[in-house]
Amino acid sequence: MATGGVARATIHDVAARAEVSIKTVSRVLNKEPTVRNSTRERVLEASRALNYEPHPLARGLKGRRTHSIGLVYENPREFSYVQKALEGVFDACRSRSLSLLLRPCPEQVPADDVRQFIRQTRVDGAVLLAPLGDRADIVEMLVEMETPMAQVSPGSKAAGTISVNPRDRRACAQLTEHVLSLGHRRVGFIEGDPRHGSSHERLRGFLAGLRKAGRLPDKRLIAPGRFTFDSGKEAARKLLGMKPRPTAVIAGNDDMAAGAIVAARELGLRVPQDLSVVGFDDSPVASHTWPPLTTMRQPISEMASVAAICLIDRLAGAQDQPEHRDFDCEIVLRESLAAPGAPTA
Amino acid sequence: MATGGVARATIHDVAARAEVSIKTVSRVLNKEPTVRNSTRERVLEASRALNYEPHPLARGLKGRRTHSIGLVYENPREFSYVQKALEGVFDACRSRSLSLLLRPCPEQVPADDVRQFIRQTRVDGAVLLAPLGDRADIVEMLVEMETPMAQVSPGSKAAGTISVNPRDRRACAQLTEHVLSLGHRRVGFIEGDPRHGSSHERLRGFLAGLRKAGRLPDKRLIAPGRFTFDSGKEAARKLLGMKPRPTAVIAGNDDMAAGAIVAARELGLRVPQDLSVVGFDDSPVASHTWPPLTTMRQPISEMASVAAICLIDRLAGAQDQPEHRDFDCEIVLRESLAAPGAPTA
DNA sequence: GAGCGCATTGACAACGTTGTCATCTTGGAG
DNA sequence: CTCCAAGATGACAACGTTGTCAATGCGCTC
Repeated sequence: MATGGVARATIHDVAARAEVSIKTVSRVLNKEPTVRNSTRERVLEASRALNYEPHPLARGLKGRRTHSIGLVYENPREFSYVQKALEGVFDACRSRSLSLLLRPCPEQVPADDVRQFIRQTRVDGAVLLAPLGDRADIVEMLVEMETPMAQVSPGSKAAGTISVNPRDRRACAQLTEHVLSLGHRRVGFIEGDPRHGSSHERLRGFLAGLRKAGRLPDKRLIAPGRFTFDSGKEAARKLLGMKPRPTAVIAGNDDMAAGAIVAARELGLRVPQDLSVVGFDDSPVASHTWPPLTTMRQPISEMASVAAICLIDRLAGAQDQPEHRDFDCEIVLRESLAAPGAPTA
Repeated sequence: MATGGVARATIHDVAARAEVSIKTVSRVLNKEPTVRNSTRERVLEASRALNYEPHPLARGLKGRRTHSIGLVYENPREFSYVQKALEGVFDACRSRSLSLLLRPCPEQVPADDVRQFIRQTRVDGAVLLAPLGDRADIVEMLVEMETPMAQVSPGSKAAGTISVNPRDRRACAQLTEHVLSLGHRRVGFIEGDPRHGSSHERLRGFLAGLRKAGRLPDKRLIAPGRFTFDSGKEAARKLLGMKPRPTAVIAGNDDMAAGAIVAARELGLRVPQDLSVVGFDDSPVASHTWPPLTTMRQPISEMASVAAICLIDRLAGAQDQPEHRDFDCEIVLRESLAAPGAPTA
């Protein structure tokens, strides 16, 4: 095929065919308004005929914009949150015709690694997935480099920085109230990774839910976790070793809830008859466990997408957009939750 | 900080500081041999002092190489295979200092979308994850565009194209033999997505395993699937509806095996006492089910990494590397498999 | 001591765009 | 009919690097 990989059309070819200057072609393709309609048409037709694609490198070189943004996140080996967020950012980038460069990081990544990523790739902006938005050193470094950024689920909202958050506290309070309303009196809670702002918010929501139902929190019923399956399993083991045993456990996310189910099984407990288990996120794992998990749906990919779009629009010069946006969660009822001591299904 | 985002050092600054021409700086940084040692040292020191990073766009523009490769894959909404492969390709790119551009595709993506991706981003080469390496239209298109590629787990190995594969058939035969050796007489099989070469290989392995044990295959014990949890659940339901019921089910991957466990549970069957379930891949889900899955470990991220490295080395001019490489799998014994009618654990 | 070849270095163009600024049109007011 | 402002277009430099090719310096041979 003539238009194959060998000789590609450049802006000069298009200009020659349309009988205009290269600058006019550039104007048309960048949608600048000062072009006569008839000229625009001619250029567009020539461009189509030659199967022209602007060279992104040349464009970025002169234009001082790479037309790409970076996505920085901790490596998703363990939890599925990242995957959904990735989808959202991807969709955003595609809808705005930007490319996306990824930088998966190990836990405790040195801020300098992120700095190097930004410098090397020269991305126009960066999206930070939790918990990286809470890393003061990383955030300060980006501010210093004047790299615009958007944070997904940071613990605190800084002025001047775009952020999106689920209403973690409210959602977890609601979830807790629902569990209590079924008659559970001893409810355990498995905390998420303490480096995530969401972990603390969800714990506060749990406590608020207890309070609202007129119950006093019992510190021994709160076990630390790290958002991973294994940490959830371990925490659940600890909680289930107590006497009297809790009749329900609320986990800070679905992966830990799945771990809790397995821990219960290993002790010979039936879910939900002997123990109710509740998660958070509504990630795929929530519908793949047995029994499937009652959980709180968090619109992760939508949030991530909104964060990226805000960032991109700001890069394009948009002024009057909200900096912080909060998203509602929605309870999803499945079989892992029932009244305490309920009969076999 | 002086070296922040505002004014970055260019090759000219380095050249001035080292008192050489920009071309010499270029030579040093590209590790060309024809530079005196003392000069090289001076340049490197100046480069370090100025915190210099070559501008990748300028480099790609003139050098006609983008120093990036594309990774094309079907969207991972469902199975975890993609995630591991991604890790491998990432590691490869990082070790060779290339950037990686991703293109997630929907099922049945038109070859033209992939073409557009290549044209737009001008990646130097592309890695195709299964089942895209089996799409004749996509492969031909890449050949036509003279874009070097590497295929991960394609159904057939084309000359001139790099590919990596697990030894699916051998592995599945071994797995089948192991199941039979425990005394199972009726063993069901859930096929993977027919668009994946691996699906057919694994089925052939299953049949080979039966044959080797002197058993005749029963077509009714083979159910179609699509590598997803839901398809596995549905296929298992079908198999478990038969009389007499199979005492073991081998699924083409772990996600389907997880679905099979849930299907069994819904029918009130205990795993492994009433039904053994076996998966393939050893993905994270395999250790998160209850009971955890016996499965066949496939070195996905290693394979993907090797594929990417071969591609990158070929781009760099390497000649004498093997085109096709096969990888061994390893059986992982967990609690989902036991002898038929075994006593409660 | 002249000449030759190789190692080392530099000057300059080129890559394919966009930004700047100048020039040319066009239409309407006076 | 002239003039002017605004609209439309083009010429050219610039972005930061690498490729090409020429120039320089150095040691060695004869």
